[in-house]
Amino acid sequence: MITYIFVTNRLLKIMRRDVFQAIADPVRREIIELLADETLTVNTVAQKFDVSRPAISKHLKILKECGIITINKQGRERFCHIQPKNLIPAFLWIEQYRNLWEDRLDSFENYLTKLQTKNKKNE
Amino acid sequence: MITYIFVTNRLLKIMRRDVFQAIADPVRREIIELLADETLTVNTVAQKFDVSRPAISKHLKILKECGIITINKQGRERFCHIQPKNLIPAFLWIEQYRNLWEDRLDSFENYLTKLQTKNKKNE
DNA sequence: AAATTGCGTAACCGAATGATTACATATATA
DNA sequence: TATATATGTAATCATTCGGTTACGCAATTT
Repeated sequence: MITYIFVTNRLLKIMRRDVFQAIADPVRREIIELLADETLTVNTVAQKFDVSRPAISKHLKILKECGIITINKQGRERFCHIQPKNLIPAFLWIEQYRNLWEDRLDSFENYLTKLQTKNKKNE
Repeated sequence: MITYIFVTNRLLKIMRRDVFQAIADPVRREIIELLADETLTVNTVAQKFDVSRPAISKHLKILKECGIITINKQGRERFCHIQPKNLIPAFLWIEQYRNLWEDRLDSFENYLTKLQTKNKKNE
């Protein structure tokens, strides 16, 4: 959803939906997965799900609004293209904790190794 | 996400929260950021936000339910620890598109390089 | 020209979400 | 023991979400 506000005589466009919200829904994640492989029309996407076409239309609108896909008109069909670079912000946010979980896994492995060494000594 | 399961002839509604939902909310993301740096009590977390303590309590409960934090009782205080490895599924999901966006960025760079070369030839 | 197709959107609905206030309970302190 | 503190939770509320059906419109087919 896009909102417009006035700030000191200027019309500002506010993106209330972000990529985190976009990928929160499992249907939208599946749509992203589909479009990562190939460009599809709105109907083709809709046919791959149990929900109605308007429901898919809404999901596509949300994905479009936060830049994850673009929709190109061609005749009466709309082709949905993925714009993978707009997943980068979400990726970077999670990635900042990568060292954290890798450290913890390391220390867990160390713990296991020590445990095994200890057990061997006791044999 | 809602799941239904049958347990002894009874249809049970299961609210399975996943990590994507957990990080969809900006307050919860901020909480994660705080706890990545240090372990904090529930009250200490709440004091860093404008919303009420019960609201933070709920957010913490959600984070706990999907394994991103653990809460340890110590006296009358509860200490919240981050469990960063439970962010890995979300990380992996996004990361599978990494080559996709890197390819696109590459081809964009190539395009720019070619453009520059072309321009140089024309000089 | 008439019918079909592809798609967006409005109107509506039930459930989920995120917030609040009020209260309960366990622990620490005076 | 009485009070203060840390926290969880129930009740409630407005808003958002994800779905549906019904409809409209432009483009293609017949």
